[in-house]
Amino acid sequence: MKRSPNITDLLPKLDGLMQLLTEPQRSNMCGVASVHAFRKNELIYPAGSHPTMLHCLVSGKVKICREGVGLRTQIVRVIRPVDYFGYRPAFAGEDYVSSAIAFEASVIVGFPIDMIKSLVRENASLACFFIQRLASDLGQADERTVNLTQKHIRGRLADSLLFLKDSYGLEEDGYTLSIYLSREDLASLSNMTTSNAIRTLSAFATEKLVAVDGRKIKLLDEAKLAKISRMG
Amino acid sequence: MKRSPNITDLLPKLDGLMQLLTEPQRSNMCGVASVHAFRKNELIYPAGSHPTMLHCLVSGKVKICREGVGLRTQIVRVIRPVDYFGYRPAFAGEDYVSSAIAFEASVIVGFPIDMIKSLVRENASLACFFIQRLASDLGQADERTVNLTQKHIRGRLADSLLFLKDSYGLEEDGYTLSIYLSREDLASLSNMTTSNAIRTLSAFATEKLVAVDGRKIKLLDEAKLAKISRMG
DNA sequence: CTATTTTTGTGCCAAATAACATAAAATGCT
DNA sequence: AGCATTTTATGTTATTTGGCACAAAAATAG
Repeated sequence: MKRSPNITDLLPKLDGLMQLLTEPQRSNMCGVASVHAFRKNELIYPAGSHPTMLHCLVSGKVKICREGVGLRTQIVRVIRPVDYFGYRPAFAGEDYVSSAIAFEASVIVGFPIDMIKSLVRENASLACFFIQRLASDLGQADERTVNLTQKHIRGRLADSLLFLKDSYGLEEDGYTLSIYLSREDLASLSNMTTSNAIRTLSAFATEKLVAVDGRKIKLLDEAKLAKISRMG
Repeated sequence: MKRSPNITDLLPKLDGLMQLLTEPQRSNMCGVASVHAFRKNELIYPAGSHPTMLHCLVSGKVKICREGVGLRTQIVRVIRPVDYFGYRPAFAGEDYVSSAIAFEASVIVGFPIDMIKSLVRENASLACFFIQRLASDLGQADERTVNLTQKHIRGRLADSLLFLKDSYGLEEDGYTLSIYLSREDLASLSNMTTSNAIRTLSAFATEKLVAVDGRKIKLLDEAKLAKISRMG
């Protein structure tokens, strides 16, 4: 993690939040914001640590991982630019229960969480900003629970592929997922063993639902994937 | 669902929220609040409907159910007095994705959600009230996902029993869960079939971890249940 | 109080999935 | 380039869990 020099060039990206502040609040925030660059697979914060920052992903891709029984980790959320993350435990009065790890090289702006918390206490618009995000995330989390617990392997993998498309989009060709995941990551997103992720992805390829080239995955038949996802 | 006459006797219960309002806001709220009594198993709101109320459970017990693949329903949250519920989708700009059903006879105070939303926009303390709850619920939801997906049947059932104790407490004897669930509800809380809930609960009884008398469940060895839950 | 429905309990079998073993391929490192 | 490590691939087996059938018990309705 290296400190990147200047925040002023990143300001436009932070507009969504900055616009909600008064002018003095805004300049205050800029003064204390820090910019960090993370390399691929670098740990942004570990589970168990105390939250000190509100993070804003300016560029790159990040995964939020929770580890369950016997070191088996699960990807519970993925972050794309320009998403804010790492604030939930602070608002709930907890320490981090999940870790944040960069999928790929990423730039993150950090704001001291205590300052954010006091701003929220006096700025209802800012508070609404977080309410809206927490409310959506909670809905997604519940849906994810049902998906992971009730669907069979094929349904879960199809679901993950479509989820990745929604989250990170496709490349210019209109087919290739913009994120290149290891089979292991795909497995922890879909709650299955790596073997089964590999096997099932191969099966999808055989059925011409996807085309696989290393970590590059083309979605050839989204409609059918959606159907598989729906049927479990 | 019948309309109960007066809200004034319930006011002390609503203090947690009312204290955050200014005097005019408070009297305004009281004017538009409505009180409803629900019988056992009565539907409070159905999935798919549009949220119109912030609900506050004053007495009784409520389950929030989401139905997944093939009508299989899952209990995603349980509500105890004095909890607020039913507001998440309104803040996320969605319709209800889950239903609320009374476990047992319950009294609920309803506030028009649009009024709550506009209050939240101008009252940062009230906003923080919801932020705090959403943040905790989101943490619980993530933990639940890991529990349900990574633990084996025994672990999940043990988990549910301890969760029910945390949520609704024990009776005066210090052992009996204060909530009497059908085996089917126990199953949808633990994400397993009813047969397996019955089987596994019997196994726990044989092992003297619990004592079962109809729907009455005594927790005889919480430490061991916690261990089973941890190990998966 | 009896008939009907729902809930609970148990056994057996089949399906889904994890675990393990091993090899090939790809990647990173010096 | 060559070696070590990680990732991907595939087959085999064992475990876990769901599905189904049916009986007993309990709750509910008439």
